[in-house]
Amino acid sequence: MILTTCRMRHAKLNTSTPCQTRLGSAGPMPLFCLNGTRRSVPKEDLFEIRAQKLEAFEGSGGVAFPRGFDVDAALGSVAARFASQDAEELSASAISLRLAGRIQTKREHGKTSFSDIGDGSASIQLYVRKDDLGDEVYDAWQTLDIGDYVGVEGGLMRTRSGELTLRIDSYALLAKSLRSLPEKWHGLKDTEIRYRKRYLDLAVNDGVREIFRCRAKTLRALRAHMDAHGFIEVETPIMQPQYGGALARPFTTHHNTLDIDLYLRIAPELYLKRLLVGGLERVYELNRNFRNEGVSTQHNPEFTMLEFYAAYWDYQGMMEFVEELLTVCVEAVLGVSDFSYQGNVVSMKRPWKRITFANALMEIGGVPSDIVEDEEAFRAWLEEREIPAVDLSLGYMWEAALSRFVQPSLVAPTFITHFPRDVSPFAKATEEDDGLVERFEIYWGGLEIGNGYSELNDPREQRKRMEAMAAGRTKELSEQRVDEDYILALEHGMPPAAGFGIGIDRLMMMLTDSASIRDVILFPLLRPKEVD
RNA sequence: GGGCCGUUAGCUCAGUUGGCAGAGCACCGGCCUUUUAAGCCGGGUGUCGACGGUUCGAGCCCGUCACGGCCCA
Repeated sequence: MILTTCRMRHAKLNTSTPCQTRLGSAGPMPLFCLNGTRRSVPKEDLFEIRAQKLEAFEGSGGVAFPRGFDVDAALGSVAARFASQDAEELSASAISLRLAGRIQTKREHGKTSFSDIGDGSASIQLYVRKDDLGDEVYDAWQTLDIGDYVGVEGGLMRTRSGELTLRIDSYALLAKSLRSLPEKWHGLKDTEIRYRKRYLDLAVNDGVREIFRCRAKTLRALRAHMDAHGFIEVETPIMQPQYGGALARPFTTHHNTLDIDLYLRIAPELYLKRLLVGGLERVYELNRNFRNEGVSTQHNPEFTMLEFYAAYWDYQGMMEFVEELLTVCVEAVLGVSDFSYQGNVVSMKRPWKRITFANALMEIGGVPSDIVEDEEAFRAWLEEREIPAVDLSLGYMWEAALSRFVQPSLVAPTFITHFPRDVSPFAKATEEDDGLVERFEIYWGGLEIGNGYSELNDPREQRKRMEAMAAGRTKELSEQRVDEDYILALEHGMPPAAGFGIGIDRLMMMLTDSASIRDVILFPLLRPKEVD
């Protein structure tokens, strides 16, 4: 049912009050000569013209920013509801509607005028006639600008060309726009303005709103699947006295009353696993993390992850679950199981490829089998290819080789398994090889999007790993201390468990075929600039 | 951090060999009662990212800086 019967009218419809005046009757600004030079003064400022209209409107008793307007339906539902009715049917049923939206276009045509208003769900054409509104109200309508919000009431019709149109009997200004919107035809292309003034990008570029609707839909699909499998959603601290759970540099902040420094979390991992100790056996958090590192098309200093833990699972069980989770999610969001990312088709068809890290290096990356486990030979091999490896242990060299020689070709969803222990401080070692851990990463379309493992729950081994990190050679590692509180928690006993984290921003890049992470983050971090 | 590219009207973009700053949309005035990138007539609204240099003369050439983009680290 579209029409409502009970209405609270907030904005008064403009049916007869002559409260808007036409501007500019003085004609072009005068020209004068100064030192023989022809100069025009003053500038006809677009903002100033609209500000004057606003002032005139309010000066004659108009309310430019009323409190609300009762609409019968969103424009999208009107379009859908009446899509199949032709001109005769609409005329016969004489449907009157109250609608609202932002003026997108104006096409004046003598004593009539056509406009399109849009509300985010769709747009609809308005037909305004001087003989319907009367001279004064019609003239007032003509002073409205593209970008203004209006509420209108009128009868549905179809024009000669068959377009669904509301022929209005009355209207109300709902909000004045003092600044002009970017051009309708080319839209807003300047990437800097698109990111800095996202509201303009959203307002004028079709498809941008769709990206963020897709993002919301994805989060709903992920939550639904987690909830349906016995996971509970939790929220753990973003401000942490000790950061950890990943290898990254943190942002720092300060609490005044307690007079302590705090870190913005780089990962929620160690708090989520404390919850396992406490008996919350399946937990997930949609978490914002902060890493004080560079920005690029694939990195924003704050980014979103879905991270979750399940007691009694190991990494194999987790791989099964994640494969199902993401397959279901993609189908729920896109409606299909194949999609295109930057020219490559990514198919979710199960089962996904699984390959060990070492085999990936040898079979895909072209690393000779006799040097894969030989630290010095591997270092020489990397440096021959101009990859600096002086300070790297074998595990980090593996990672460097993977990202350079293997990752770009991992288009179809692929699990890389069996990671080196020294790059995996929280993962449990494999039974067969103490130097490898039960860990996997997922690659889609050449991007790493997820990481999971069997959780290390032996507090003695965890302490050794943390001590090794604190003694690490890289800056990121050596700034981290042993998290005594976390070790203490483990000493009370943490069930065997598997955990997984997926980068939501990267997932959204995939699902929306976006080349840059900034295209899927509403307000990506940019260096501040003076407001112009 | 390095390399390359960009920054000209509100938006999208031209701008030749260094010689008066341009177009479309938007905007302003006039005409037009079913248009739809409506149309017709008239109007250019600008700190050419910033600062310095070369030159009789710089949007254009040189230098520095700012912001952004792409690639690399």
